[in-house]
Amino acid sequence: MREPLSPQYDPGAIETPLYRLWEARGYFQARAGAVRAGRADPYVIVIPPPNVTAVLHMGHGLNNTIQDVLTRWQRMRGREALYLPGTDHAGIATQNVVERIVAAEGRTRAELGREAFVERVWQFVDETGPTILQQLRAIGCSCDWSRTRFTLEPALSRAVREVFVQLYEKGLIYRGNYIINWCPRCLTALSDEEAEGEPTQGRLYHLRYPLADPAPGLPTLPDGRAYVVVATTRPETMLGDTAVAVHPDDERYRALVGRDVLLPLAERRIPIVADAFVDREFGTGAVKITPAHDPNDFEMARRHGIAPLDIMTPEAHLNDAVPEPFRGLERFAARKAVVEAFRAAGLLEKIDDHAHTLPHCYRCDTIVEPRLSDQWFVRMAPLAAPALAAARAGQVRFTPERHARVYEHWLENIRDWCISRQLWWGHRIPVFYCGTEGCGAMIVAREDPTSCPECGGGALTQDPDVLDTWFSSWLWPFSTLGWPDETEDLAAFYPSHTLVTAPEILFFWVARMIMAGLEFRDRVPFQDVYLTGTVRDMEGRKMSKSLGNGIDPLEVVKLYGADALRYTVISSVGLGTDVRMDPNDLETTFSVGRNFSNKVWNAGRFALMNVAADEVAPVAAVAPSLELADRWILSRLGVAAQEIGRNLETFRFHEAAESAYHFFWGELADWYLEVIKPRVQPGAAPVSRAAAETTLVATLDGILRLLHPVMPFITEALWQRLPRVSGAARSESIMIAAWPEAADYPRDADAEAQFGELMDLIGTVRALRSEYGIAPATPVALILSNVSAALEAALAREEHALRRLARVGEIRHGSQDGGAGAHAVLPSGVEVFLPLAGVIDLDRERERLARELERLDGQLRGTVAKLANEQFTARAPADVVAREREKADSYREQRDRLATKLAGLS
RNA sequence: GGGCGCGUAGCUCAGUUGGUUAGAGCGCUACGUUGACAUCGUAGAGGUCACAGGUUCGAGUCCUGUCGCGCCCACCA
Repeated sequence: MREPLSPQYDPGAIETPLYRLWEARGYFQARAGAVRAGRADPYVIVIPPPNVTAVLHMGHGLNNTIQDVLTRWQRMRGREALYLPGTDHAGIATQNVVERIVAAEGRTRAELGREAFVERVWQFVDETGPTILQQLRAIGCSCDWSRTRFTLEPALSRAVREVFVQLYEKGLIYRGNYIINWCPRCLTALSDEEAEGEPTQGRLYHLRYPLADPAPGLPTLPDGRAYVVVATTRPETMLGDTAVAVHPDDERYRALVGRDVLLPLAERRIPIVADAFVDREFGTGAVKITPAHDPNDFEMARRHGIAPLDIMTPEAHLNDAVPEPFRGLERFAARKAVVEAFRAAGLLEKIDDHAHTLPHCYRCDTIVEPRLSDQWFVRMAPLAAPALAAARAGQVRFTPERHARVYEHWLENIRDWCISRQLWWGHRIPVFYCGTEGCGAMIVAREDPTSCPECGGGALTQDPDVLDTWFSSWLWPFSTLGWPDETEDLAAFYPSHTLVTAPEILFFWVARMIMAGLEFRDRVPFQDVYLTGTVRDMEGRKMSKSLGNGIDPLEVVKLYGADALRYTVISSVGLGTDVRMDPNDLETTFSVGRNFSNKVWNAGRFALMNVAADEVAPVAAVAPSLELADRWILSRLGVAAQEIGRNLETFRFHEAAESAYHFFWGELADWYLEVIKPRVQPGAAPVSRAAAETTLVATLDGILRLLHPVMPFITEALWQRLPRVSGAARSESIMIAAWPEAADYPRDADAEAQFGELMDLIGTVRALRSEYGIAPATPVALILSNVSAALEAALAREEHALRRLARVGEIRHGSQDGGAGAHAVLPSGVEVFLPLAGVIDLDRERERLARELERLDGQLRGTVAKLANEQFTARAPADVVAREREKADSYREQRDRLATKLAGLS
């Protein structure tokens, strides 16, 4: 006798042991050897590496569940599946976290010094690093933990260095003095992608710049000096102005080009230049040029040979290049001070409100300050071209497709990538500078040089900067497999197949991985990119730590189990649409998954309680004795297999989940289990019972396997306990059992038609019973006419189902007997009649119906009268009249239905 | 300023190339302790598919416009 299962599914009791079992048996491990030997097709998903500091949130829950569903599915299909896990060192993010910890200890990064600080970060990472990977286990992810990688581990650092050197040697990496996005809080450069635009309500300040010499035709100040007005959103930068620009064709200013302005406060002479970049329509048509603090100004100044003047410290305070009273002021304080000074001098024309978009640091949300500095860049155009071509040639497919256009647009307008960061946590830039007097050599090398190859000197200093985090992430699909060595893993598992990630990192990561894959491996790193939606709360806000509107997946696992979480998530993910979940009502949000888990559990429990034997015959062996219901459910299982497979193939997770759900609950549990109950009771006919048991076991076996990718734990728990099928080999785990194909369960059109007709009939009788208030315990007689061939066949075989499930007693064929009763017609035309004399109190029912009819009639008459009243129709608002008409129609309909019903009872 | 997406039941959403009577879960109503499951069962109510036009034998689905919501990109200071 098998151990009894609890009537309620208790996920906590089974999940951890099962996961341990899978892991211990090595099911998660992909075998490169098998692929290399041609014995298996690989299927590879590399995880989008979460930040080492990350704690699992619903976004991960969604993405990683999808990844695991795909992995488990392909594994069952016989592919050598590799789900490669790992984490990202997340340069700025991690450094910021540790800086905060250090600050809480009352110290600063600077006080600690570089070496000690980096040591501190490592300590932190070692302590907390594995957290999120541990959490992925809790939601059932079947990652190959033996291949876990970290972007800052030595092997991956080697890949990063190799790539840097190769690109440098190809001339695709260069160092230059340009305006970059600078975060004055993190004190580092950012790439364009790391500077996130946020709509901001700002001001547009109109400032008067007096001309250095008299100029006719311009407005003048009280002291007689002529002036031009420039408009700016950042008045504090005026102290760094080195010119004023106007459009060459602007009549208003044509005479001024070549003259000088006397820059207020700084009291410097700066030229007025003509540049076609200037927009005549904006502001006054005259623009101040601050080359060191604005990328456009920088370009313009360069065109005119004007040197930049840097007026800010890295912290965005004004430096010593500005006049005394402004020195040391923080940028926004400086803004106030400058505006006040202009006002005091009568040089402030006006201040307008001005809505614009300001770039913010994606890690700390500080307003980015454009800054002129020496940085390292990757020349992107040569890398973008192949990446664009690959997508256009269909080597990479995007789902949903629309993302392909966004990807292409970005690549078409690619800009160089600033990769140096003034941080301590990350891959150190492998560039060394010779300090020998008069040498100045720059050495870029795979190995740290000990002496200068130019002059032989040994005074080498390494570039203090580190590389952008994404400079290691973009190599992830091959750096994790051992590249630059030609390892067996690399040969077996590159390229991967499906990338599942959030659309937010399309540029940061996805596009760059495609570039790197093509550049260093000559092949795109994956065929399919599936971009998920965003998990939002009920107000449509993205779930985030700062808003406190997140859902902790582990809490859901604890409450309802990993399978409930996974099923809920999978069933709510429409193709590329956002997922909405209520953080304040986990019960409702996850009820679908929880209830379904329980249903699956109990159907399994039913089977285990009722199948007497430990072993059943295979379907083929009992084929002749299969009954209608048996043939029907096996045929329907084939349909489910087909739908689930097809939907997984096209990333239609919601539909796949729903197909499985509908089959399991709506067909297997609601109908098949109910119909076979008498056949598996003690005393049932042995042949019939054997057929039912075989079918039940076969059906459960099939649907459990179909459900396994989505609900790995519960399916394994039940599948392990399923009676054996004699003569059939069974794998030791459902994880590695074969995926059911539709062809395994041939369609049986007759069985479907016949059983379908029976379901219709049962449903109709139930509806009539309910409508006439027949007590559930009271049997009714049934008179059928115009019976279809299908129904006749069904009744010949499964009449007992009709009797039991619709509580039908006597069944007669022929026309109704003329007595009182309820009447209905099936879609197939079969006429159903239930004699009600003696079943319900006819007099009372007739009275009830008559009263109801009268009431309706009264309401209808009232409404009709109202509508006949011209005063009403002419004066009442149109929508009120319309509603009244609708009411009348509805009353009429109800009345007619009641009248028919009443006539049937007479 | 460009580009994209969304608007279907009270709520959250499906609806794949246009095709019977527009579906699901939750919620709601009535009835039900039938030995798998009350995290359940049976039945039911609830929809002008945002709005206005158009194409078509036929439109939730295709086209145009309007309104509302959201996202992405962009160097108008």
